[in-house]
Amino acid sequence: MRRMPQSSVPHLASAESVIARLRSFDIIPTAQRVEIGQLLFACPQHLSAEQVLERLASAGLKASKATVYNTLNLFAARGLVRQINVDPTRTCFDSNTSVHSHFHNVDTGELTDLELPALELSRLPSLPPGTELAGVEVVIRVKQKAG
Amino acid sequence: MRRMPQSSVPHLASAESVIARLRSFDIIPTAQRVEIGQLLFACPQHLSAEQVLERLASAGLKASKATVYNTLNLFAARGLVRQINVDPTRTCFDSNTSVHSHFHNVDTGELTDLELPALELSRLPSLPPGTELAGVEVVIRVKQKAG
DNA sequence: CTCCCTGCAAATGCTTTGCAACTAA
DNA sequence: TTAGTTGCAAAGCATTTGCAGGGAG
Repeated sequence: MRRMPQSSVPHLASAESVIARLRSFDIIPTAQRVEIGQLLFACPQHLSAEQVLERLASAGLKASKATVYNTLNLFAARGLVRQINVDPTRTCFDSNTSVHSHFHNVDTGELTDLELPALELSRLPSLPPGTELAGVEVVIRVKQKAG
Repeated sequence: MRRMPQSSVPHLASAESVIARLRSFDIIPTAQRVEIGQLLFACPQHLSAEQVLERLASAGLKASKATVYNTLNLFAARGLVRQINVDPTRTCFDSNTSVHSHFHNVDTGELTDLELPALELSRLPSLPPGTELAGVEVVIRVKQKAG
């Protein structure tokens, strides 16, 4: 008999795949980094540091708050995740690093992906002199329809 | 002999124009709100609360930190300014509420306007069911060209 | 009088930092 | 050994909140 993955226990990416990915980004694969990576890279998602901490706990893993912050910042600096600034009260990290946009529901706070690379990359304007492209961020904010 | 405006004393929008604008947005024009409005609406700009406080001081005006925050949040809620979340450590308020994008220089933190409404509004994808558009935010991040 | 605003100070909450203990090569 | 990491607790900081005092009608 087959079972669906239990929602209370987030499924994890394999340790081997995460270790390989960390190595390819020149990051020493410590136990905590691998665990956090297994969580993040299980599927495309946006998580705050607090959420990472919670999910580690429900997966039976553990890392200190400081290490979670250090790790997320390291991953972001190295390009394994993308930092998202939508909610001024907390930073989110997006494990989907492909060029894409987001729907941000300002009523619920929900953030969902919108794969639409064409929108951003076509018609890219000329950049200020002396600069080069570092990234494009598009956030389409929506609100609950009144009714 | 003519003089250029002194950069240490920011020029201000007229009190009358600000009062009229506040009234049209159903905001009671108190002394502090008018002063903050005179500062913000003098020209299109992006200011943090801290910067507003500083510039009020250099203009010889004054308002408490709490009032500056309250006022900026009120203006944003009523649509007189737009809130910008680019730097997770501080919220900025954009006195240019027209549909436009920004260049964000990740090296210097500089934020400059890019009037390019067509990029955002053409080809707008269909929104999640039950939601309506609240705003579109496009940030094109650049970095100092290496070399 | 009444409503609303102001401003000080305290509280809040996310994030960073200092530093000692630890771990792997 | 040695460089690099972890984790606790404390510090840092932008922002919000509680509340007393104050002003406009």
